Amino acid sequence: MAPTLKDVAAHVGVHPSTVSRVLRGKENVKISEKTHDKILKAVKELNYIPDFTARALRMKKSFTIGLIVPDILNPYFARIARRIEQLGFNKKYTVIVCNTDEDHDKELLFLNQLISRGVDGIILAPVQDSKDHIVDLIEKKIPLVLIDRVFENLKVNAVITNNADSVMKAVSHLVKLGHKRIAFLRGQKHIYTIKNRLDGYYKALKKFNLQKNKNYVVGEGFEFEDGYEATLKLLKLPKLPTAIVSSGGDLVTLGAIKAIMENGLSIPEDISLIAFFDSLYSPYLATPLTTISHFRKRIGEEAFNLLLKQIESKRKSPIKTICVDTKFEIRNSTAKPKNKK
Amino acid sequence: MAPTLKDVAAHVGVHPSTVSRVLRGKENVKISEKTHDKILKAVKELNYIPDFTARALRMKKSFTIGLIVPDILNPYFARIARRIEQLGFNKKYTVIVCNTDEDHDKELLFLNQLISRGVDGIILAPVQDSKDHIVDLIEKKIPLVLIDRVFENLKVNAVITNNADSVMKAVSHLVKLGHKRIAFLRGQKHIYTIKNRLDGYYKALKKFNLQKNKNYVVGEGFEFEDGYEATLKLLKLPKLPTAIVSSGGDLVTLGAIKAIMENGLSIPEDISLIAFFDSLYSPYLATPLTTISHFRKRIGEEAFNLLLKQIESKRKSPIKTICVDTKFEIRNSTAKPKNKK
DNA sequence: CTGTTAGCGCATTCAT
DNA sequence: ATGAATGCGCTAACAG
Repeated sequence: MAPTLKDVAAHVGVHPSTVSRVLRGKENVKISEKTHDKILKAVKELNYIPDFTARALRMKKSFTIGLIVPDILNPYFARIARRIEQLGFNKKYTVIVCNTDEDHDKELLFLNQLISRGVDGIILAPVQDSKDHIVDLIEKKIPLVLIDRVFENLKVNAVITNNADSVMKAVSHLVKLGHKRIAFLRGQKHIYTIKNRLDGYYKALKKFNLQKNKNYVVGEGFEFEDGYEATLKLLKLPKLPTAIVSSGGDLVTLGAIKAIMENGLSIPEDISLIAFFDSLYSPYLATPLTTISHFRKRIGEEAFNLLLKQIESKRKSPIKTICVDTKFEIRNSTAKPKNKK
Repeated sequence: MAPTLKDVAAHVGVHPSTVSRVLRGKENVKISEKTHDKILKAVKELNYIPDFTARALRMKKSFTIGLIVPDILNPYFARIARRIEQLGFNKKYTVIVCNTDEDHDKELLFLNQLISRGVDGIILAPVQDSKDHIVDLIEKKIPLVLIDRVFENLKVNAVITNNADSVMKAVSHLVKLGHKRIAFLRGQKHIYTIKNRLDGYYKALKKFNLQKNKNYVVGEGFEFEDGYEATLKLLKLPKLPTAIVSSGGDLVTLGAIKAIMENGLSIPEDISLIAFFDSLYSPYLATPLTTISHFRKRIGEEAFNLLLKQIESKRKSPIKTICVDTKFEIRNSTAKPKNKK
């Protein structure tokens, strides 16, 4: 059996609470250097490791935070998660990462699991099928920060992105190149980010006086296959778009590229492509991608700090929504449209 | 405050232990249907969530496993981790993922942290600076599975890859194409996988009667920059290699590609490239890569099952090393060498 | 400066 | 079929 405080105490001939005090250091209590040293020596000898579980039970504080994201394989969330773990590590917090696969039931399960484990706070990129459980969470006063996605009419700490503006910038770039038929490759419809990106798209169409075409808005998910299928649909249209804005992230975009290549079309000669894309690979793709990307480390930092402030402040700190800009990088996947009649 | 067993019991007018029994179900104890139903109803009403921390303390079982990898941003480990989490979820285990950044001290810290948290088992891709702490772990009888990297003369459960053979296959492919000057882009020297890959490289040279050239073996790490710098070195050589085998994984390989492109060379016209590469992007790169890739899900599964068997078997199960093959996929980054004198 | 006591929430043994 | 009692390992309030 692993040695306990009691074992250490017995070994030194002192009371367990004394050992506890020495080990925790703090407390405005002086302890004779002699026993102090003896205890530390015994700890080394017995190779004592404190039991976090017992400590968490007693203190009602687990030094654990939960991070719930759709999928850690997505480079966007991966980088954010990594940063949060890093910062957590520095502050002695362990992070438990949960993947929902955009499944609302899983989100619920994970949430309960995390609460059951007594996490000190939760960072959540919610599946947005409903928000009741989030309201519950707030009522339970569990420190919470949403990332990427928020709900209207729900006051909660959050770190988000200026999605609409980002798309405006992208479309604007395409329009300047001369594009008029610009398609929008969507991710899952009801997700906050996607809604906002679509809004940005519509606003841009309006601003530049372009015709709205229902068939130019496609896509229903965040997976490779979703991007592939949706783009195929686009490519079967009688009037092909001359440009695509891919808003579903890395995987969707790769799917789109596959579909385009398989149809014997080239980027950007036949079709321009701008994508929300976060992996490092964009410069090395067949056609280096013009991208909208996130400052993912920054997002992770803001989220973690926001959460930590809530956890550590006795009274509730004011609710904040932090918006992190995107980065627009022009590479080779965008060009003037072909001059065909 | 969150309701406890006691609260539920009081609400029903019954003893806490009875509630506990009902909630856990098992036990060869019958409970009258009436109280049973009353209790379940109260649980719903009070929205009782059991306290895992308390349970873990009492049962000395946390339903948690630790996964320590160098870096979850590496697609190789990301996919493995994801699979382990998935399987864990099915079996009610929570997974705590830790990233060492190939830092031995961090590995030690994480290991202690996990033990302190009372994990039921650990899956570890060790930084291989020493193995003492691993021996400790085994002595503590904490269920353990190594992945990717093992130590000589250390009996421990592990899931590894046939690294040497994979490289043999790769070099063999290059030789058949006519290459004679084949360089080896290494990752960190002292890592098991890398050693084995290098062995495979040397064996292949011998087999095909090619000259060993010390300058053709470069590279010291697993990061993008490592690959970039090392490849630059290669490209400064008076006699350029006509092919490179990149054994350091995705990032290193991207770094190599960048270096090659920046030097105005083309793949595969000027230089062929085979890489250990696990991300989905390989077909869409500027030159679709000929790759050696892993069955990552499979590796995750084997590791998890091996660990679970240890955790759940009362007596220690026999120690096993499982070797998972790699997949060799020929794409466009390998071709005949240029016919220059 | 250190010992005593109590209890976090739960599972479990022993009663009844 | 259920209640009572005990303690997992630790921290914290109170003594002295």
